Amino acid sequence: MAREKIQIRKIDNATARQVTFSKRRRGLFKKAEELSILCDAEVALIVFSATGKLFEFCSSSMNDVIEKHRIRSNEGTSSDQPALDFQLENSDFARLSKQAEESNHQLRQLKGEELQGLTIEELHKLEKSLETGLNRVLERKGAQIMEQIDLLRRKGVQLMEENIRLQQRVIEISKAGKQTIVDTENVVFEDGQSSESVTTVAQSGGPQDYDDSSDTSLKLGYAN
Amino acid sequence: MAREKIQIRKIDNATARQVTFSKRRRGLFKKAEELSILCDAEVALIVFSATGKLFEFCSSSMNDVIEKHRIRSNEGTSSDQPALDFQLENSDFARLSKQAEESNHQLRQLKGEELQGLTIEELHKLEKSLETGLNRVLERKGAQIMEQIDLLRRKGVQLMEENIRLQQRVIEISKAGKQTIVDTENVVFEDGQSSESVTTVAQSGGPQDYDDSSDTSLKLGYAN
DNA sequence: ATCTATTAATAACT
DNA sequence: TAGTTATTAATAGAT
Repeated sequence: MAREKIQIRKIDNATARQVTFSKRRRGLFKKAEELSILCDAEVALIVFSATGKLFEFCSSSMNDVIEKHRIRSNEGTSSDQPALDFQLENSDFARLSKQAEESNHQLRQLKGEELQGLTIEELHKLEKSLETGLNRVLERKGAQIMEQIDLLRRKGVQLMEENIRLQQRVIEISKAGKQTIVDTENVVFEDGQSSESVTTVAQSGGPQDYDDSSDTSLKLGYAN
Repeated sequence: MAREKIQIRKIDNATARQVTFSKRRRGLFKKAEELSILCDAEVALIVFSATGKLFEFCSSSMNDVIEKHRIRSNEGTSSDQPALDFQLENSDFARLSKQAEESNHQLRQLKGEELQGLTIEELHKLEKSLETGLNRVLERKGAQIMEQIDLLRRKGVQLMEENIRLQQRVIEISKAGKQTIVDTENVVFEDGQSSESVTTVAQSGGPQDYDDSSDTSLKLGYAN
């Protein structure tokens, strides 16, 4: 419902994510309230932002609804729940442990391990998931590479311009300085540069960030 | 959002109210889930219909969120909340938690999410890992498919053999039984089978496991 | 349940 | 953080 359709997955950009959180949260709370009024329903909504901030709405009393929910959940379960806090802490650990194990299992399956016992259908799903992931990674890598190439191009242009300036200067100096070779040489030595590196000398307001171009080319070495 | 704008107050007509409840409830739950995914938020939603039916959604664990909410509500009320810090510093829990988080991060990266900030080299490694996984999954799927095909072939052979036996028997019976049609018919009726299903009748020591061949063909439907 | 005319929500932009 | 706007999504009423 916007300028562009978006995929429902975690928004990468933190700022955009925060903005969307604010907007959609408001929308969600509004709809929760509307449902409770229009349809005479009891609605409780609790939201914790990624930063841990709490937002809540309840058409009646939050405690009431939670209590009602608890009773309903335990219906059919065992008798009582004496050490509530203890149980919760305990179950936290157990759940986390279980979840971690499940994650690792999934991870290994995505790496092509522990596939025994999977049906063709399950293997097919795994395949699709891997293809999707691979495509996204390739997309991202492509973008990164284009970015790096663009950076290199722009640096190349800068260097060429700088070269032209330097060449002109060399010409000027050779023309005007046939009689003042000694002075020119002094200047060069003051800069602590040998004549071989003349093309990369950052003389007069040139770019200051040549260094990371080597880094860039290193990264590009992995692209294929 | 409809043919006509409505006022947000209890819908008089009970039927219309029920219909709207169903529709809007679905919408609300969808939006709750979207918010949790898009913005990495923890969302818990509990709805009791006017008739007392419970509907709930939680992006993580309902008990978790309710407990977190309870703690937050009491915050500032009673004494302290060292339990949280203690829990977090508790070595086992912390380590497990960290490890789980890392696993989930890797998992999301393998699914092509959270790729921002990765260098080309890192993306390349991810790509290779995905390719390896994909190849292994494909290999395994291929093996499974061949296995299923082989199974189907063998069942086909069994069925054909059975068919031949049955045909021979039919011929025998028709030949020898021209004078005893009544007897033959009696036999057929004893089996409770109509003549149309004669080719699939499991008569005399034939295979007993025809049923799962349909399952097999279903699974094969996913192969491509 | 399914179909649309219409309203509401919202993604990108400012 | 708060508007604006072009689009998409939700949905009220009808079938």
